[in-house]
Amino acid sequence: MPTIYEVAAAAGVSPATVSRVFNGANVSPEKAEAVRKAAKALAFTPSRTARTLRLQSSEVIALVIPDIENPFFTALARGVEDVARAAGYSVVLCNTDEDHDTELRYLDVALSANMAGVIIAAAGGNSDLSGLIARKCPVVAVDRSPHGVDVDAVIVDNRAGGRAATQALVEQGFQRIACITGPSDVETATQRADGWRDAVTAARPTDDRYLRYADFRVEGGAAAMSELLALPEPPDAVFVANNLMSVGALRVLSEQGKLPPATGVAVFGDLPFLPLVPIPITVVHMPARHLGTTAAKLLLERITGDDQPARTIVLRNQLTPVG
Amino acid sequence: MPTIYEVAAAAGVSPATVSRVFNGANVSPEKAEAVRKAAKALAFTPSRTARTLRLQSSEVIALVIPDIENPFFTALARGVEDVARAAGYSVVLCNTDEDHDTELRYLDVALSANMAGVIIAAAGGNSDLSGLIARKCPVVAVDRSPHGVDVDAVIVDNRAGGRAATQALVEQGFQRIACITGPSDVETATQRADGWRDAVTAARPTDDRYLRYADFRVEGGAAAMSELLALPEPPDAVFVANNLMSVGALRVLSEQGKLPPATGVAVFGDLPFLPLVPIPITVVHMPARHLGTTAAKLLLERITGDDQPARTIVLRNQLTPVG
DNA sequence: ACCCTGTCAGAAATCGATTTCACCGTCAAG
DNA sequence: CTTGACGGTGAAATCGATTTCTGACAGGGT
Repeated sequence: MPTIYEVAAAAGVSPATVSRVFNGANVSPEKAEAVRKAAKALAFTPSRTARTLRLQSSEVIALVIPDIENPFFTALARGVEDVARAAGYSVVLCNTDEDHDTELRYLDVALSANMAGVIIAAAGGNSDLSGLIARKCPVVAVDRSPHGVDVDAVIVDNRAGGRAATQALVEQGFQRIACITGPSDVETATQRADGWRDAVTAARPTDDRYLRYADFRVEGGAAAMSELLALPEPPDAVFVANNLMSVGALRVLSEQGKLPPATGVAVFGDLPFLPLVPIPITVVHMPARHLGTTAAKLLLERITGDDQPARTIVLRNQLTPVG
Repeated sequence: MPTIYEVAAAAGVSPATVSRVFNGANVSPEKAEAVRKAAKALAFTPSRTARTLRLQSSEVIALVIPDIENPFFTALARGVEDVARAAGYSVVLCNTDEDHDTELRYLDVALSANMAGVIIAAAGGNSDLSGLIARKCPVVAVDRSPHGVDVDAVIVDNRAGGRAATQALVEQGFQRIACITGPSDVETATQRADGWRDAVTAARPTDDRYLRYADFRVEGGAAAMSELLALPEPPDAVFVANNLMSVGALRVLSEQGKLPPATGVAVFGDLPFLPLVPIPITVVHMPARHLGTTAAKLLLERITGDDQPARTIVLRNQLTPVG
């Protein structure tokens, strides 16, 4: 790798002048030309490492997500990337696998690599953002707003979404509506369950036998669905609180020959394959990409020095009724 | 951010000693203890930026993929990540969106950020890896092996897979078997089409009206399927060369009431939702995660100084017949 | 003729960690 | 008692780009 010194020598100027050429400072046209020629001849690329060390910050933002294989998070990542790239930033994706230690390690990396900022969909409920905050590293929470920390957040109205989805099942005439939600220490999970409870209690007293906490994953959804169907008085409908669990739940329903419309199903989150298969399911659409773009914009504002108090932005999610 | 100098001052030693404590060199127990205490008190984390500059290499590997929203590539990414993390490396995911300029930019970043190596699923056919190679940056190609460059590669036998899938359709008794493949400048696309041609010509002369080059994306698959169905003598079966295009193709078939078994469908790549919906499709399973782990292992070998001639590893992909 | 302003460019300090080099003891072998 | 080896330590050089400081020179106003 050629350095700025070699370019300077080749062009007959000082390293300072080379740096100025690349950063748009005042340099005479002849020297600028000489530098550019020398740089091209040597295939010179300035070292980002050295630049980052000197400037104490880089044009890289970290996106920390719990599951890279969940289409919701990849769509979100696309949103972040689109905005970030347009602003000249690179995005590095960090997959925590819902594990707090891994998450902490990545946050540490973000700090020690002088990254410009962090967008985080926290693993579990109580992520430790104190390190970032103590060092004034810009942070935006997305999808899940971490417990008790005062940072910008971009979320959806989980309770309203859960309520709307469940309400749709009520209106379709189902009597015993179950709920499969995520881990009880994840806010999005409990809030969606709260929405379910809202809609159900309006009709009849809530029965917590019909509420299952699973893990936001395919297998968890399948297991919960099996349990529910094994109840003495099994539910005739189910509200599933995320996309992956609904895949598991539908698989179990399919195995038992109880796919919709035999059973009512409402899902929080998108199922990309739904247009393919004519299963009547109520879907609460998640604006995944929009969550990403919004979070990225917020973060860029913080990076460029905005320091008003933390904001929380709540995006709407749209209900697509059975179809 | 506290530095090694502040820790040294707090512990009453020199910065060199602090460094030695963190890197396992010989230091007397008392001083080591003092350093550790000071470091903890200051919440010191060594700057990776400075470390990377000094060592001229970092424990980060770049994974460059064309489409982060394709489950195949995210599964591959998981594989890479698992191996890399176990070896103490972080993985940064770079999404090129099938765009050569974006790809080139990321490769440049990898170099100038002193990354340890690159795993690349090249966008299009002729990616420019010359910069990496000239600078001896370890590279492994995965899924797609770039045209004419001599680097390690981990691929599947695309032609054999395409042949097997098409053969299955032949055996199911279909007469006019079409093929929807990817861009003609992507090797995986042409090889899978070659496999299709192998199997079809064995039965009857190949008819290139039944061959469509699309874009490896959902909408491309849908458009190609529509065209095929509009032919005077439409095909009665189709081999689709990747997962996303098959979603588009199936959507069109569904709209026209021609879903399997009315039409024969064989797909190269996995469809996660298939267990859910009882559509009889022949699937050529892609060992996505395994591709990732294998590529990562190869790269790690190169990083640790292995410089035997470039190898190409061909993984098997398994056929799951209609079911 | 004098001063002031402004442009251009080089020397050198800086960012924070690693590592070579040099030095001091201490202990064992000769 | 000398010599050598070795463990422990600090001073200082190093990685490559940025930026401050400083000086040289040109042009405009009085």
